Amino acid sequence: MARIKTDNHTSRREVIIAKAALLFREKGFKAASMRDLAESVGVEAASLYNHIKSKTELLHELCFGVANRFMQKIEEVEQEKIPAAEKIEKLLRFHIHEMIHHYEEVYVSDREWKHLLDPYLSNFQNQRRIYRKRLAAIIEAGIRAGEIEPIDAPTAVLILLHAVSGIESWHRSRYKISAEELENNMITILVGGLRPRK
Amino acid sequence: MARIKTDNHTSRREVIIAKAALLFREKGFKAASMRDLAESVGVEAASLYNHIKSKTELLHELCFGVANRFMQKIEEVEQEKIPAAEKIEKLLRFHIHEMIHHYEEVYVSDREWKHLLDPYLSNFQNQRRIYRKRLAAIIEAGIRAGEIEPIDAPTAVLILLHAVSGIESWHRSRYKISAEELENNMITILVGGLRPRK
DNA sequence: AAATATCCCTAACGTATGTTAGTTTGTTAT
DNA sequence: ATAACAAACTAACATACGTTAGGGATATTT
Repeated sequence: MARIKTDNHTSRREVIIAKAALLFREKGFKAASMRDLAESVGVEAASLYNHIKSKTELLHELCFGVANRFMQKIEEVEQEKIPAAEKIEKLLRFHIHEMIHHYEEVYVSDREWKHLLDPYLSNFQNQRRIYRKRLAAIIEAGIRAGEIEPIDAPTAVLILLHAVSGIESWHRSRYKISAEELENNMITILVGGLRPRK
Repeated sequence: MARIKTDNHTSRREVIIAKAALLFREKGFKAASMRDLAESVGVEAASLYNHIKSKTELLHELCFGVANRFMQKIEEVEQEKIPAAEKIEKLLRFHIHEMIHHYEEVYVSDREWKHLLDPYLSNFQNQRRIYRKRLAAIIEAGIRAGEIEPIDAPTAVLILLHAVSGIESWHRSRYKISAEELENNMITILVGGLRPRK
């Protein structure tokens, strides 16, 4: 009888969630079936329900896991006593790191949250809106301090966040530059784009 | 009996495709059902098949329609005798325009192409790869000419393209700045980010 | 070794989906 | 008015999906 393999520090539930992230990323939430997931875990579909409540619960877990990490980070950075431009760079680097090293979950959280169901859906959307507002606030502080070119802050936020999610293409591409190079190139272009013109 | 309304210059087929774009954008290709589409067109699901061959065909039509427009534009711009940096700006403005004014189709083409079936899927992926290579080539020419900061060109491409698709958030948001402002802000940040540092 | 709890299996359910067949209604041309 | 064509309808199909029920196997605890 097939059993889900785990080392002693990850529960079977976590194994399932991790595999779900992979599957949801490559097929999309709707197109990925529980039978697909079961196969990739090495078990029958019905068996999954000993560890999880529903397919949607997997999506919750992924989306809010990621969202919480970002929320925690921005709270941490907001309280540091450094120039706003540095806060932005710090957060940008965090986004890049997350996108590189927790690719599957971050990607799924970014693209598939639409399929959350409604108490969770609005909750997630709210969190996102708030996060972006806080990012914009830092940028506006940077503009007032003359560290950042005077532009529309929400637009800047939208560019930054979406630019980072371009790392998806890097993952998919065959001829990769190193992760460090990637990070530095992104920082150069994005932070450079924010810097004030003389 | 319900009939699909058309002015005399758009076929019923085109009406269906346009509604499909809307639906695929807001629900995703897999989650949008033919019955949903039928309802939004004002007709029974089976009736759609008098005008189209399959659900996937709708996706083809949308994806390749968009891809062809971009291909045509890059060929046009490549042959102009202007500095590389200007070519990039021109293409960037085209991307922004398309994303603003043909939002639904461009968005769908960008996010849902995964669900194309295989002769078309690889075809589409190839076109995309080629397009990006050509964009990268222009950037590299700009770097050699000293008009652009020396950075990894493929990374720059990935940032530019994904940043533009951030316009999605602009569409979704309630407090919109004007389309012109949006465009100029994006150009400021992105073109500014490419400009060489002194 | 026995008892209990955990995990997995087979079977099946109800529902939703894309699509086809065949028929009827509406429009256009003779 | 009537024939011919286009476009809609109803009914139904096969399939795929998420999920539940109930029983058997494996591991864990006593």
